[in-house]
Amino acid sequence: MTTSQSGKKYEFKTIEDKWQRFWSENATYRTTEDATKEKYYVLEMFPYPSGKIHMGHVRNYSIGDVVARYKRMRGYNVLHPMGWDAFGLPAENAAQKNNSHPATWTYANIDYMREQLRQLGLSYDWQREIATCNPGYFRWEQLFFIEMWEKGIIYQKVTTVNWCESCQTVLANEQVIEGCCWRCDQPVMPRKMNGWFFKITDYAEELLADLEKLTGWPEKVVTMQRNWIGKSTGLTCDFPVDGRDEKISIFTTRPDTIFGVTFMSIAAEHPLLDALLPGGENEDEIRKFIDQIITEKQRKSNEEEPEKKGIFTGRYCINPFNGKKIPLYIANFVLMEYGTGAVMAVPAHDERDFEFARKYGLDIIPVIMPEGMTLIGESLDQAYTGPGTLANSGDFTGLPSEEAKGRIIAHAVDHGFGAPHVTYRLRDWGISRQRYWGAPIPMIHCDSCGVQPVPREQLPVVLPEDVDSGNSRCDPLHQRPSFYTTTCPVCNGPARRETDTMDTFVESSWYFARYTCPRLTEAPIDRDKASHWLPVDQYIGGVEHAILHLLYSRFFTKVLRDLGYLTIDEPFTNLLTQGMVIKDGSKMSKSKGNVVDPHDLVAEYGADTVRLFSLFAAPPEKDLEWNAQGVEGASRFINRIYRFVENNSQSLTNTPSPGQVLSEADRNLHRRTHQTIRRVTENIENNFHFNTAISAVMELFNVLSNATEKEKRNTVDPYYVKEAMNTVLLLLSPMIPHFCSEMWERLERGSIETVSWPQWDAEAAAEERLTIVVQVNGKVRSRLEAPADIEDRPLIDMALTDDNVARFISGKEVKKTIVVKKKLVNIVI
RNA sequence: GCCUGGGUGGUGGAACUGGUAGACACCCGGGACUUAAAAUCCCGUUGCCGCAAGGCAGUGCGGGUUCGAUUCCCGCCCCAGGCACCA
Repeated sequence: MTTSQSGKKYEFKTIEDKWQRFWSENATYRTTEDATKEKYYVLEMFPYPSGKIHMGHVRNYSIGDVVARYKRMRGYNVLHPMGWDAFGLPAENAAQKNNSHPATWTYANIDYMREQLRQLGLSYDWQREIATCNPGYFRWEQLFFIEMWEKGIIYQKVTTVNWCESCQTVLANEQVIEGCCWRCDQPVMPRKMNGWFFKITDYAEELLADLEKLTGWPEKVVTMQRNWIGKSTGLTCDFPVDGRDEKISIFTTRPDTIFGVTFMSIAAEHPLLDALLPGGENEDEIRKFIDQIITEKQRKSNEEEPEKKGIFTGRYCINPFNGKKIPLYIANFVLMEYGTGAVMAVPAHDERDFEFARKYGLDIIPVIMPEGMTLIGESLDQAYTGPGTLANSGDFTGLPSEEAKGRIIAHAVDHGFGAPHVTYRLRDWGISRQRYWGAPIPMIHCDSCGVQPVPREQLPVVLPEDVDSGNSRCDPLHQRPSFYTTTCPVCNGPARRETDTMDTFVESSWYFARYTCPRLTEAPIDRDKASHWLPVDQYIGGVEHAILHLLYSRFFTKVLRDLGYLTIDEPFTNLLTQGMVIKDGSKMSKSKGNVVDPHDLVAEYGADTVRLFSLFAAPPEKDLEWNAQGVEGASRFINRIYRFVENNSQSLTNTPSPGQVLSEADRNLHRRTHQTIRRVTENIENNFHFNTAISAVMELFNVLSNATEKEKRNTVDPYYVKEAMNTVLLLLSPMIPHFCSEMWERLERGSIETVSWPQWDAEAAAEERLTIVVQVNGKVRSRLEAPADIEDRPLIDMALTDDNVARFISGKEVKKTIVVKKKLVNIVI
């Protein structure tokens, strides 16, 4: 067209401002329940309001927004909310630094980040926005706490907890990553402390079993959760201590090896030791050893396993199965927290026991023989842990190990010294945090009445705004007498409020339910609305939450169901875990200096370009390598479409209906248009592979611009040009909504929001002629153009007479020919 | 060590259910336009051989099944993530 505007670019700033204002003024994405449409709840993990959005957010929310916009176009009533995971330590640190209040910092960040999200053109229903630090939100969490406590799902205990010195607070097991704090990466120390626990272990079995239902989750996440829950089935069995009344209870998953027990190992912290050690031969030495082990255990190194060591207690146990007398050792590798804190040792069939036995010269007696082999204790160089046939096992000798397990458990039950037992690796969720900026635990300690919940009408328990003498505005609650001094709701006597606040993972465990009724003041959850919208149809976020947040949310869903608030068993039907955004091969981080600020990019290229690139560069589940030149490419593509619309506005707006007979050029473009609709739809429906969806649209656009090049004398009826152009805009509109809205308005004088996702016409999409590959002995030798419906025989004849094919088969006998319809012919010689 | 993924051009990535390997894009090279540059447009772009037609090799490595393997099977190597004395 006219060369003067050949390099013209669209004004993204004007266009994006215009449409963001339009969507906001018209409340385009406001959602209410609508019985006439199928509901679709798409949710992205809400952000911590750290200050400004980063590339991970851009990616996460771009993906979610495409899903939301796509589903709207497919006719769903889409719920797509956004909010803030607003409690947490960084707010306290910032407040300390600026001598202000955590709330001030947090709300300022929220305002700034909300604006940043708005500038990305994300289609949220902002009316439903929630911030978890708002008492209107966390008051309901306090109510849940009280109801859970009343139901016995919450308890207090003093245990060794994971203490992070730098955060000055306790961490849950899940929050310790390789011995370090999940947030600040500093080493975690053990510390004895009183704290509040959620009995997530009561739900262990259901959390495990329901993983089966999560067919819309990545297998990887399901596996990680299954391993985290760590169910083991086996036998608990009592081994009497020789000459004493005490019995040592052990748990084993290998009851079939019980005749191979040659010693016992017990944890250094085991309470029975206090009864067993006094009066022994070298008690002092043993005590010293115990102290040493306990200190070493506390120095949880995140490197290699410490060397196994132990000490003989001087006591013996009796194996109840064969009456054998076996020595009792204290061993550093036995965990007090798992099973019973004591294990039967079968060195022939357990690697740890083997190592220990070799070190201390203990017997190794094989009792499981692998197929066709006879193991001999002295000559073993490692434990045999596989299945086999029992040997040296009394009445059980000769049984296969799997069968023997059941028979041996039954024997223990019959004789009253054992029982079948299931144990889990999962521990209860410690939620006490010794911090200020969190939801206060709504409990009161009274010396005469014990622990009492805050009366419901007194909720919420809010954070104190005032400053106690000598304290800063965010010092923890246990340093604030004006907060904790109270009276007992039962006896009215002096009492002390609980000063721990809740783990911030509690807030994020139920926010998806609150979005269905965010402003409700009478109750935490509107049952009708919740059951209308839940479960979340598509949840999207980073894999880093595979265990923490996703397990807690599943747990909370079941608890809230049991408390009568929810009617679902699982919160998230489909889960998409998007990969990280990386640059120069590693995760973007300040310390690496490879951070790309979305703010700068949006300013330079516009939101649509940034969105398009982050969707195009990789499929959502894979890591995305940020590439500045790739962003240029995305921008270039949008501008090419823009110039096409500019240069062809005449023919794109005035399109008389075409005649009945389509020219070949018409049919080709029309076909390509419908093939593209099919490809894009399938790419989105199957697995949200927007990268291939976008490349399909790029191909269509390339075909479209080639087909209309005057120099090539291609004449396509404007009607099909317009069909292709409109299709390009509709298919891209979930990804680059501002641009497509603007172009659509120019061409169609209407709002693209009201247009449905295009349907493909299977007939139009069908190929007329195909390229058929001809192979000779599986190697490609030629390609043929043939009608799509060609029969096998004429196709084979065509193949055999092809020049190049003939060269390869000349003088040789054709043994057979294979025809794959619409694909290839293979001639075997 | 165990459990997941994954390994394809210079780069990001495509390839339905065993059937044209490298779509789409980035980079790069060449050209057009321009006084010049940018922008834009066109052509080329897995390697090797060849003027070309075409040929040979090629999806981490080694085997196998098959008319045909990136795809299925067996044995290795490497990378990423998760778990890690869980009895």
